Amino acid sequence: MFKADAKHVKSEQTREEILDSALELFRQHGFDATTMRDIAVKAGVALGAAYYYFASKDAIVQAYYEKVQQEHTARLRQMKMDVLSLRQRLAAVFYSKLDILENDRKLLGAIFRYSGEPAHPLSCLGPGTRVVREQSMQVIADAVMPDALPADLQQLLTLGLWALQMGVLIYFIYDDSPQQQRTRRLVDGALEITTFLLRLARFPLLGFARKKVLALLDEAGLLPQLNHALEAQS
Amino acid sequence: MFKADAKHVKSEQTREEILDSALELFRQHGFDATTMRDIAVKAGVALGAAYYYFASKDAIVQAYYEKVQQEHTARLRQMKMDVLSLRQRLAAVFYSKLDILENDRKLLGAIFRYSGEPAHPLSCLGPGTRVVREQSMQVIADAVMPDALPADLQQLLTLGLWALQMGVLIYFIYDDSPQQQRTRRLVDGALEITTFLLRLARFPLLGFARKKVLALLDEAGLLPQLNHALEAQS
DNA sequence: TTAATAACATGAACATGTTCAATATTTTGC
DNA sequence: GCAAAATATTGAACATGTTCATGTTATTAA
Repeated sequence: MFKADAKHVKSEQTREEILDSALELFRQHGFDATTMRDIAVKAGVALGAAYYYFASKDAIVQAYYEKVQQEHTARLRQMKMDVLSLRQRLAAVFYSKLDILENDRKLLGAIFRYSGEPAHPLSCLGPGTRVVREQSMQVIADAVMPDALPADLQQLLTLGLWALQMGVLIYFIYDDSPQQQRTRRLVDGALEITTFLLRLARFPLLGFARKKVLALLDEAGLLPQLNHALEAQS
Repeated sequence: MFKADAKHVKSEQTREEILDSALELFRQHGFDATTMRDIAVKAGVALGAAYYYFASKDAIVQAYYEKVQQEHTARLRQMKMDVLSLRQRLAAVFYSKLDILENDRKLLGAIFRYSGEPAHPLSCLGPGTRVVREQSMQVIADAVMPDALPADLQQLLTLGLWALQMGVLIYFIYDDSPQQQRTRRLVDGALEITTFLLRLARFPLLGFARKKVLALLDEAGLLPQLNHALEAQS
């Protein structure tokens, strides 16, 4: 058993070594300028070893993003959300994500590279990335939940905020303002409007719109595992 | 002068030959399975010639998309929009785009490949694709305009619909329902909701939200050339 | 017409992501 | 402890997008 663990640890160490070397080189010289051979040399392994642990060069960035998502989940778990308002909780979600990604905006581009190719294992909307996608939705769902909104609103809000987060990340990548302050301001403004509209959502006419939107998204198959998330409450 | 024209025509013919050959091969075997060598052979030119006319393999798809946008603009220009309602006009915009792209959904993926790389000349959100992007916005602006909505709503609606169109295209790529009926239904539903919300937009509370949203987008620098488009009216 | 310039075209060479057959190492079952 | 199986590692070979020095053809200026 010790040996099995040691083995796993060893293997994991090699993987980490490759991943860390790759990220350092990516940050230093950029993704394109870094070759797989550079990565292998820096990690002290053969070229083939890199491909034993990662299916492709892009897959390394995907692995990075999975670590980012872990970190995001972890950071929010250790925050005391119960004393915060919905808006504050959501701000925490968005801000912490930006904090984590702050120095790796260029790396992020690779995440979106296959968004238009359903069959690609790294498509950020495809089945190959389902786990990390659900995880990032869960973070949002957890921030929404304490307010005990009507179920439909909760679903809508979670999905909408997830989409907003995607958009914010794109904006973030393109944001060349110092410290990406514009992105932060965009988040602030978007959340203010979101919570404002949420207050309006009680009105009957908007309630009608809500139902319409939900029905549409449902028909389009765009709210799958959210039920799952909501069931997790009970 | 004749000679100059003939020259241009000849050059243009070679370019077309390469483009057409490429598209035929892409459709037949897929983008990845088609090599630049295949394309050159089929077009009857040397490998280098393909690169004389197109900066990269992806640039061929971009050229295709520019033709698509031309076609989209042309189709809508020759429709009699004046007898249609806003919703019908928008449906025409969305449907005709889907019609044009119907058999090339797989090709479309390449368009989004660099959406997360601001510096890439083919980034669908970057400066390198500004012309075609503005053209596609103009198509929408033209469909919105006849209703003579308040200026802020007009801007908001145009930008929102453009974003919707982007989303619809992504959904379209992933849609494996027969004839992509689901995408069509999504468009129908989205437009129904859009026009419904538009009717609500007169209410003072939503008018407040409108202002907020517009201010936010403006601060984020997300409504640049729309003013341009609106000025073109006068 | 002719020389000079620009536009077009060539294909070998290159760079690099990826594959794979071969080898080494570790774990497992006995 | 040992053979078999599973796991890990190697680096040469490959495929293909891209570059570029060189050549060819067309245009321009005189």
